[in-house]
Amino acid sequence: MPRPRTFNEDRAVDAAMKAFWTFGYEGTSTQDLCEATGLGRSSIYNTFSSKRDLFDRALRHYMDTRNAAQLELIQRTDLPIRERIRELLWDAVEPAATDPLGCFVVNTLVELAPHEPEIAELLERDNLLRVEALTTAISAAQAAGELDAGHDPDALARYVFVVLSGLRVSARAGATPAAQEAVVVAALRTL
Amino acid sequence: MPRPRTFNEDRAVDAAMKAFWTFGYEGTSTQDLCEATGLGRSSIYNTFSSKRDLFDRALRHYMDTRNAAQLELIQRTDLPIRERIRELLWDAVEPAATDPLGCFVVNTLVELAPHEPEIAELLERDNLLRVEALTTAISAAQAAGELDAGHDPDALARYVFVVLSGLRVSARAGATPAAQEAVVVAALRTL
DNA sequence: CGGGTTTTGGACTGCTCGATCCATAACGTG
DNA sequence: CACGTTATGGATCGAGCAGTCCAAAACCCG
Repeated sequence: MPRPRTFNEDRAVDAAMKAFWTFGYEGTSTQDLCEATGLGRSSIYNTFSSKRDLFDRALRHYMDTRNAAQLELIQRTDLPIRERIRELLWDAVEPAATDPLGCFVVNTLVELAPHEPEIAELLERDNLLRVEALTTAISAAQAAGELDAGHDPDALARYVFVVLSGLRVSARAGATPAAQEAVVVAALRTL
Repeated sequence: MPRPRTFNEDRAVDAAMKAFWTFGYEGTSTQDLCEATGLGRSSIYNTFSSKRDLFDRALRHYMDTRNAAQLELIQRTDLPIRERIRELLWDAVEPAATDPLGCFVVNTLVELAPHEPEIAELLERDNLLRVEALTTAISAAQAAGELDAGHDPDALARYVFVVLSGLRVSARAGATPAAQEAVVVAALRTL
């Protein structure tokens, strides 16, 4: 019997995510969020309890989609390990045209992680998930003779994600795809 | 005959730099700047025309010290090229104890570069300076047989700075020195 | 030691922030 | 079709923002 919502909550979170991704947490006002989502203030505060809560939802939405896709890619045993890592790094070379520059997680790490332990922990846990998966994948590849077994798989996995973070900082600074690709090629040579 | 200043302008800029470095541009209020520098509002606005102007001074101060030191290190022909690059990456492993986490330039790149062309250009020019110096140094090392000559020196130089950016994102997220070191070791293997 | 100049502290301004409130609109159900 | 319930839009709130202003203090020089 109540009046139903006229908007899709998931779409609103997605729109808010792109606003936060583009302008950062402090750089996005509630007014910006209204415009990005197309909602009125009341609808936003009725659905999400605060700007911070909406930010958390947006961040989790990012992790649930992008980072989850990375995890799947890492575990695709049908592809050679080098190819999986190349594809992992590749979306810093050719990012989706509809996405803001860079990486929402990297931005948030830089802006909020040092001052907000909860955020730092959330991102750390999420990062560890992918690092461990890649460590496992690298170990398996070493055992299979696909990679040189002389190096610590965990260090290699962390190295790959450090390079990815660096590429995403460069992307934020407007690096060209050609420059990014050259870096990916150099980075892959380590493996 | 006028009343002289009771504070040191350079010290004020340095204190402001650490505040901006720690909390970002949007995250640092003028009140924060007063507390960080120990100055009153009037002194700040009398000396620097605006928050933004003080930020620019702080950013240039960072570049004039840290980045200039990097440039010198890159050009130290008395050291083997690998050693120079190792030291370059090393201050993401053992940063100065009095410095905030991460890197002021990386933070600013992430927060402001996409929306402020002036900042983006300033940082791009500064970055290019060091990339070109490293490219030259790598070229020379290849000619001297110190490095494998089969790879593009410019791509290698960009690769090194991408790794450095990535390490500084990790530092911001609280990575341990041990983890950072392992990544540096892996990264150096590419050369 | 007094006059001219600048610095300094603190009150103050207008504005925007995140968040709340309320009257009205819109819906499903009985 | 009317009632109960929730969604919506817009006015509104106090707080904090960047920046200004002014009276008083501090200094150097003659």
